[in-house]
Amino acid sequence: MKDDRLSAIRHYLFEKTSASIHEIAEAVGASLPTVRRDLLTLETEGAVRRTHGGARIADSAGIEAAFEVREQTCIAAKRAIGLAAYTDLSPDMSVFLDAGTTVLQVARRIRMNPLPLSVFTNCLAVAQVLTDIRDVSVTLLGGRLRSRNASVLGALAERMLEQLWFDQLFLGASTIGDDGCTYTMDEDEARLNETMITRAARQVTRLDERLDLITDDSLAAPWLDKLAQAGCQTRTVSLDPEEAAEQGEDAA
Amino acid sequence: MKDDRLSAIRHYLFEKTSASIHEIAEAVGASLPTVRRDLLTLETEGAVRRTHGGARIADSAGIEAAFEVREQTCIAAKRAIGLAAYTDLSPDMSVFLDAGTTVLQVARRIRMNPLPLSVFTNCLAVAQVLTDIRDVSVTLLGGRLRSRNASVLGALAERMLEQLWFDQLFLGASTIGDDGCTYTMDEDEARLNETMITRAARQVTRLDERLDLITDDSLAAPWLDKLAQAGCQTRTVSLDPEEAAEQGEDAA
DNA sequence: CAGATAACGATCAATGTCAATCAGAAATTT
DNA sequence: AAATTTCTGATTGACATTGATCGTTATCTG
Repeated sequence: MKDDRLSAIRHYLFEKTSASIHEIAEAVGASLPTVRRDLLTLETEGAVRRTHGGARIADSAGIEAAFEVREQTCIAAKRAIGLAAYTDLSPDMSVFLDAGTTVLQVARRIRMNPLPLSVFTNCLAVAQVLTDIRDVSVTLLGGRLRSRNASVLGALAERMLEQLWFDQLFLGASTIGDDGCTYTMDEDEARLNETMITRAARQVTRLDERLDLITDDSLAAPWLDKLAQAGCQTRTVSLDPEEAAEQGEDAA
Repeated sequence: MKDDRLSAIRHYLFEKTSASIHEIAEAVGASLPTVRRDLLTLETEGAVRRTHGGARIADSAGIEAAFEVREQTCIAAKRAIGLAAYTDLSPDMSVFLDAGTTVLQVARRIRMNPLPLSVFTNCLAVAQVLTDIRDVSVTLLGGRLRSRNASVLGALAERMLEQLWFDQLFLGASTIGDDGCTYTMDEDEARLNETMITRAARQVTRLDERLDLITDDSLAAPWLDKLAQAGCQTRTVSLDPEEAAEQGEDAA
């Protein structure tokens, strides 16, 4: 399928930064002319920059590709977490969805089986997923745009958050650190998350058993204290064996 | 019977993200033409996005789809207006971009030829276009999400706007009424625009000669007064003959 | 500077997919 | 119970996509 191939080429180029036509053709299992055509379409989309004998990833497309890659890592675990979180929802609740690929799965689940909700979020991707759903009103936090995870941050966001109140907060594991424990939380994000917790009547943070990198993250310890102090109960979702198997090294 | 199959296809696509027609047909136990018909209905509902050989889940059906149809009407005029507005920009300005397809062209122009800017907007599409551009900081207004034009509205947005200040305001013609003069402004949007004007040091509203529907719109008169009172100068951009010709009946 | 090599673009045959029509089956209505 | 409506499945022609080939152009090297 063409769409899958385009996506594969983009992800491959994101990994390698640049590659030759032959390399791409072998990677995606297509012929050379097809790869050329695909690179043409990707170039018109602005995703890649074509060179003689190969192609490079476009600078502007890097963030987007990185987001897609992060979204696909541990996808089964994230979906399972999303389902578990979804079951906690009741009609006419007001919930806050944090920015992150794991929480995004909760949003997708809501889109799949809608129920009347008041949703607050600081993530543009979450807002997009939840647009145009009956009985789901979405309120987006304002603030400085952070392209890395399509979220808003900053003093404006915190001030706006202080005017809100919600029944339940879904603080994604990505906030603490997922996708290979390379994620370091910045100051603004930490403060915003702190404010979130103060505004939530009940906090739920789900920790997958395989995301044990919390112990690796120096920022995790104070957060765990904060969450425990706020009365957070950590739960574990179990993955089906084949789902866990097909993830393999993603745990990293 | 049919509803069950539609639901099954939706769930299957939700799990797999994308799948081929054959795959879906086998999964739900139906023939290929039936699957095609089902995908057609699901596409009109906005649940899936059909591709050649298969279909994908519609992640952000609302924003892009709602915009794309309107974005193509009077595209040449909007581009010309966007270029004219772009020339008014100077480095290190702080500007506000309103929600609308015309203003979106200004954002696209900025992305093509970036310059250091502080951009404020209440439009998710504008924010997306301007993400990850060097020296362009984007601040998004918060508030209740309005799916029609991917913007935020409401008291929260107004309150946030009152904390901001910008040199120049691009209040799109779409705010007053474009795309066939069927657009009626709602109360929240009117109040938000009013607040915008009070926060702008200089307001620029561009009116295309062909968008004469202002005289048809009862809401236009008070707005014109307001704009004139604020010192707005209305200008006209001239379209190249062929560009005007290729638009034809779009004027409506 | 010139030859050689590789890549690019275009064209063509082949495969697969899409859309529309038609016949049959199932469900609902009368 | 009969008839109408709706839905399903198959077929056909049109279209898109893919892969191979060829002529041209660009790049590399001696």
